Amino acid sequence: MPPPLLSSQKAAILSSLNDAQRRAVTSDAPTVAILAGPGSGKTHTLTSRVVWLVDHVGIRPEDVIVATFTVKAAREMKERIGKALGNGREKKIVLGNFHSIARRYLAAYGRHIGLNQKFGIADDADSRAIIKRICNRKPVQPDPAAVRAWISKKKAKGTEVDKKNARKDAAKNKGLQDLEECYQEYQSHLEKSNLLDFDDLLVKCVELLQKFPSCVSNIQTVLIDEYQDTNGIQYELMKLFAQRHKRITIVGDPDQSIYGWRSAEVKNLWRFLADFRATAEISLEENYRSFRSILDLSLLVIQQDKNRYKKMLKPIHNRGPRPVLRKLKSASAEGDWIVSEIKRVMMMSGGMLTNNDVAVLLRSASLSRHIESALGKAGVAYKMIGGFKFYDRVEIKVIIDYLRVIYQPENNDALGRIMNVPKRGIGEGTIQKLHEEARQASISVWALLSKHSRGERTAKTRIAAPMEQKIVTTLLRPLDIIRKKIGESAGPGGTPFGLVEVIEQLLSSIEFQKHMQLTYPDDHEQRWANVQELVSLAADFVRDLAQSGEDDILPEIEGLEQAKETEVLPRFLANVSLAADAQTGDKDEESKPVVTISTIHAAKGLEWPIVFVPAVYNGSIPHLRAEDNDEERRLLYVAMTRAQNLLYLSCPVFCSDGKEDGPPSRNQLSPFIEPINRAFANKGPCLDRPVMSEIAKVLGRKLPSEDDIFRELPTMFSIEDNIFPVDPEQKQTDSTNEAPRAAKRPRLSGPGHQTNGEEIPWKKEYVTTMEQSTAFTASALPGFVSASTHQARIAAEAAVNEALKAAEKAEKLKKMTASKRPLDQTSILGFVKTASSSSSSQLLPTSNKPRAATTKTGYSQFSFPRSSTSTQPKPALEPELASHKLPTGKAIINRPARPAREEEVKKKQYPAFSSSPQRAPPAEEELEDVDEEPPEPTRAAACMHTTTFTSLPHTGFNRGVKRPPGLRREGEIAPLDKLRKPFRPLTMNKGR
DNA sequence: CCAAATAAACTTTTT
DNA sequence: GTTTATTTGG
Repeated sequence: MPPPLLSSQKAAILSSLNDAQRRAVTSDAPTVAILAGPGSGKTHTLTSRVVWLVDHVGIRPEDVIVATFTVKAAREMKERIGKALGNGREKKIVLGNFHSIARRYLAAYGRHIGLNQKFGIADDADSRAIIKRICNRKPVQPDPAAVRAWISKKKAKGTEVDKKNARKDAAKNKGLQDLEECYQEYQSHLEKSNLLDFDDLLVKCVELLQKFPSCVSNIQTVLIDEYQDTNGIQYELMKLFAQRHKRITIVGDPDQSIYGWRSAEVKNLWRFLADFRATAEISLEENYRSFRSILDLSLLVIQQDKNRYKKMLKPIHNRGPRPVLRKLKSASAEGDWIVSEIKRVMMMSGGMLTNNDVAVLLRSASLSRHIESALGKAGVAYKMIGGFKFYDRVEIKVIIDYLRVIYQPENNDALGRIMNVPKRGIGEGTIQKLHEEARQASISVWALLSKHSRGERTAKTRIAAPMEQKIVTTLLRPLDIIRKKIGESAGPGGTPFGLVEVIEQLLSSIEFQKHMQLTYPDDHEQRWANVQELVSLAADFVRDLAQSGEDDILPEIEGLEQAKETEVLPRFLANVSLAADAQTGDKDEESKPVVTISTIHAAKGLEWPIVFVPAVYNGSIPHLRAEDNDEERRLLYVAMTRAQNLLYLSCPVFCSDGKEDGPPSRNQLSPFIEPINRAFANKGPCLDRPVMSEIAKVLGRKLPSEDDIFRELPTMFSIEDNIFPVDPEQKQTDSTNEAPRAAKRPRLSGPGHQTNGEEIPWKKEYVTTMEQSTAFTASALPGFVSASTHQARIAAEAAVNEALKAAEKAEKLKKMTASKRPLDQTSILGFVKTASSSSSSQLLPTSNKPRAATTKTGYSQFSFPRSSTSTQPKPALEPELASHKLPTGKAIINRPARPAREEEVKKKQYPAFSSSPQRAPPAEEELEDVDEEPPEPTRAAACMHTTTFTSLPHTGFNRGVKRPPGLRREGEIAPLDKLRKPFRPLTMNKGR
């Protein structure tokens, strides 16, 4: 009955895969663990495996569960599976992120475990508010945030709690008592309001599937994406999904585990391998994404973690330009520099690269301010992912809360928030009292008010007459009417009253537009436009629901009746809480190229040709409040490995905030970068023909002719990254002579005078004079400057290569075989055992100690301890850190069957650059830099003429950057533009 | 008891 | 800059 796969079809699937990927896709082991480094075609492999399982193995799509970690990943997965599978069969697959799948099962079968069918989802703000209230009630007021974290952790850990943990907890102080009490009260509050928080969705689903395995009796196979981010409860859920046939495929990369703070446990990988002994382990190590230089440096970062599972990254592409570590004076200068660099790249690519190809990745969303303002000032379109969400806007949250109250009158929290919005003369005190009274009477606030207004039960809380009047006419009655209409429309032959109508009637009955005007006189138009946008999002939602019909529905199971979700409103609300982000209109994406600003977390799994990672200073990454520095390092690793072609790290030297008079506080370069900072270029790379055509090759795009490119260059254009001083500290020369100018040196000593690899001092000197003139001078003497950078690069190259060679020697002895891992580290599980036995995976920077001696059996399976005992002063350049180079270089050469295209690349590359691959790097760089020179005199002249224009706002001095007017668009506003909105602070209320 | 105005503290990452 | 606690005036 499965359509026998035509051999041509089969071939088509397989031919797009490399050897390891093919093994992963076609494996018939019951459980498969795919260890997939960045850019290794993880998603492609997973989607191919789904297609394989459906089309070749013959599993019905509806018997497959694919769980991802984020909504975005789920969306993309669905799209790609859809393309590969065809016939819309992807809709039958149970596909989504864990929470939404869990919600689906609970909506269908939740009543079996006594769950109220009409449960709602308590989002972040909700649970925070609830816990806060509980804490305030307590005599000893515990910290709400801590309580919340504790509760969440407890739930996320899963039901398979280890007793030793319980014991430890019990042994601890009796603050635990309070925590437990808060937990209890919190749960009972949720229950009364008929809410489940995010963790509860998973917990309850586990409970459901434990008690009623038949719900998933149809499931043949389960696939999990981003496995390294699963937490305990998700692990259990995965096992329960697959409990019938125990066929599971997981894909993950321990190096990219960045959700430990959310109780994700890399441990789960080891747990998986221990639980399923027959697991086939497959490593995907070829990296198709990035230039080699990017991977080299990323590995130098991640390998600082001594306790990680060692894994290779085999670059497929050429070396490419060296990643940049740029120092800027301030955060706003950093933003301006990023803009200048984006523009330079765009221009030098002759339009081959657009804003869409650029991403700015941030440790925290709050860092976006300067970036946004710089982009806005320059009129560069951008969008922000992560951070502020559309649904987080006050005006939107109010509407959502109204909708929640409409759906669930017993949702006291939502009711409490909207009770006085728009103003009804009800103050904080009254609301609190009503809550309290309702709680004691064990009824909902809504019921309390309702009864009071009907005279059935007079509230003890004093409610003034005008107040009561308002409540009845503008709150109770309108919402009741809407509820009634919804109810009627649901019944047979009812008048259609859809979601959009609900919202529109709501808006008019509470006179929301008027409220906007009164409350936000400055920007009520903007906010009202946001509300309109919500309406259109709702319309889209309804349309999508009708279109994809079966979409959200679970397969029918014999002998088990599932509740059908017919109502639109609850699904919309669930979508709002779980998706946590408005679906971006696809039309918009294509029309206007926009730069992406994103948190690193939200950028996982994505890639861009050009990536900026600003603010790589201590305190930002690693973040001050981060408790796991290894995770912070992985975060940086994730950020760096998003880049395909050009990678820029940057760091403002001074904190931007401090007082004007006091000495500006200094930022310290991130400790992850500090030891290897010399491996970076100190300014943007030359973007000459060879570089650009290499990029074109990787991206599979066509590069415009050189003539075309230069014809388009504006006259005022600087082809180099020389608008900002390479060493901004030098500006500080006058009064505060903290640096006693020792670096000053005659400029003669510049080129060819590289002694100890320090940044070429002679260049600073004239750069300092005035930033405006910098561009002028530098471009007037193009050869000069380039020669110096050339020198610097060669010096840095040499340093790195020395380290690499040393590493090579050390490693050569150990492993002459072309094995992927160190010989002794045969399998992931092998690593697991040692890892857990050696140090209970308390990965701490204590790894400098000779741990090999202290640890016991099994340690020999590690490959690194030997080298780590040999202490070297510069840890970054320690041989073992660079060991990845070895296999990479060899692998490419040894590789027998590469696709024809790659073969060509190789042939072309080596003869052209160097005879010896090992020593190729400096030679390549040299070549590049020499080639970098040909700025014809005409161009230099052009630059000279125009420097006056270039010099406009680019000094690092513009403080207090005003909001860019460019983004304020009069007339119609595209949805995305609204989301953009950098100026108007989005006044989020994080729950009250 | 409510609303407006002023002073102080705060500021990861996401489902 | 922004949310929250406090004070003051209605």
